[in-house]
Amino acid sequence: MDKRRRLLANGPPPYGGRFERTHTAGEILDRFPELEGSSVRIAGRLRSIRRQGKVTFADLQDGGRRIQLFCRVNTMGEAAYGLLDDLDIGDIVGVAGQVMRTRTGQESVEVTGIELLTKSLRPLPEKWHGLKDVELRYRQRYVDLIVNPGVRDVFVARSKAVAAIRRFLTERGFLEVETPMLNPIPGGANARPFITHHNALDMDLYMRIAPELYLKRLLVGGFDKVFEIGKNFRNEGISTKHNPEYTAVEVYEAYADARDMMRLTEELFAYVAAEVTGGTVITFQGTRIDLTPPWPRLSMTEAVARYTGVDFDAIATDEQARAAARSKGVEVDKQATRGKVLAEMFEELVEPHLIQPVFIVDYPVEVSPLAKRKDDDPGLTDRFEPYINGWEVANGFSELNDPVDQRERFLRQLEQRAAGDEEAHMMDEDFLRALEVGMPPAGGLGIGVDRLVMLLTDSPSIRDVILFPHMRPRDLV
RNA sequence: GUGCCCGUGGCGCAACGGUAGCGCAAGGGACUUUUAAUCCCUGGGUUGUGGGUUCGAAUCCCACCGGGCACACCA
Repeated sequence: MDKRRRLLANGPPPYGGRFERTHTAGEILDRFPELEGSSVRIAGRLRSIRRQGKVTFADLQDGGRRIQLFCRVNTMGEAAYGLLDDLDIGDIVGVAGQVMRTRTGQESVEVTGIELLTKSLRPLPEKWHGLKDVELRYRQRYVDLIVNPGVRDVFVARSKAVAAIRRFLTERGFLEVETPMLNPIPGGANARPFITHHNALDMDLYMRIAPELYLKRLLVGGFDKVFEIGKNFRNEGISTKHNPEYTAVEVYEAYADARDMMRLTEELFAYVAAEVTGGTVITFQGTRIDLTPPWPRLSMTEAVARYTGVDFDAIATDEQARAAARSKGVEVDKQATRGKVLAEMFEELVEPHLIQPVFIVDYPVEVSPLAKRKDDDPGLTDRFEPYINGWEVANGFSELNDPVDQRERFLRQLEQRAAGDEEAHMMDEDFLRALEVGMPPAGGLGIGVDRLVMLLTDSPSIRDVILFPHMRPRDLV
């Protein structure tokens, strides 16, 4: 702060304006042989300063790259060289100089002029251990991004992944749309919503938990291939795999079904992986995962049989199903139906084994209120979820377009709601009206973008791929 | 929500019942090819908050606040 006062007293304000750059640090480093000897103007943040009397070295960080500055009183003159005394690590400067190598061969810029563009009033964290405190890394992501190498790369990769998803779908003729995040009725998922209030209308609104029901209305309206990338909000616990607001992409295609959506899913994952990592085989926390299509398809019943030895084809009643669950140590509700028990046993006993990509198909109708029933088995739906690394990374199905069946499903959900299930769906009469107008048969798909990015960037926590993860507010010191 | 662990100068760490210390960063000085530059000197902490035990607490106990991990919840 004293320095700030001195700078304000003695010269131009330490918060400059436009600075004409000719190159970035990365460009100079990448094209060094070609640029050696030429004049450049660069800008960035000082990360270290090594003063040696009449010669000073400094490292300038720009766009995640670092280049050395070499300052000599002979080249700069006494007056300009003297300005270096007021510079601190963390300051943002603009530099003019010549690209050169030092005696030791270090790529550098020999400074002829330097200009303080922004004074840093707070010291940066320790220079070779960086910022380790996870809480501070998330709360002060701006500092984390400056001092911890690799953090920046994760978010560059995230941007590439989202761009790749958008390109993949757009090139296949899907139309990107935006639907409301403030919903009078939250739908499209089993989840507890955030509630907010609209003052002018004096009504409560819900933050959306999924865009599904709006996107299906667009199918009714004649948009055959649509997608939306955006945030969903779920009022639930926080964990290494859950953030209250997270990013999903949802895709709908008229006249397609679950099989088409599975092909789309595996191709999309492979495409995005290749765009971000350069290949379709990735390593997550030491485990090799091969995303190359096609991925195997496995029915939930087969999966449970394979990993638990319990054959649901031989189980006819809810009571038998509950007994089977108990025999494997899985607690289920006393009212749980056969389908619910199957899904519970799957989640508890099978999911952790599904490391390599696999599509689990044929979900019980009880846990899939928006999916079309299978023709040959009305107790099951034509639904799939791909699993990778034990995580559910997407969800899709042949969409239920029978308004009468859909109304029945909503009524079942309302019963569950009345029984205390706060995550059960609400009735959405306007959505039913849309189905009554007529929705073409369609396949739908939702992908958790954060989890996809975690896989592609080898990040063990969802908070590593979200710039500003949710934290309890805390008083600043 | 439950369990376990963590909280010491701006940052990274030590001291684990007996005077709170080290490194980086900061301030002053020397130094014309350093890159964890080096050398000399200086300042900075009522140890997350509040209570308790004790002659004495950063250290032991309780509560609260914040965080991490696991579980629960959850597509």
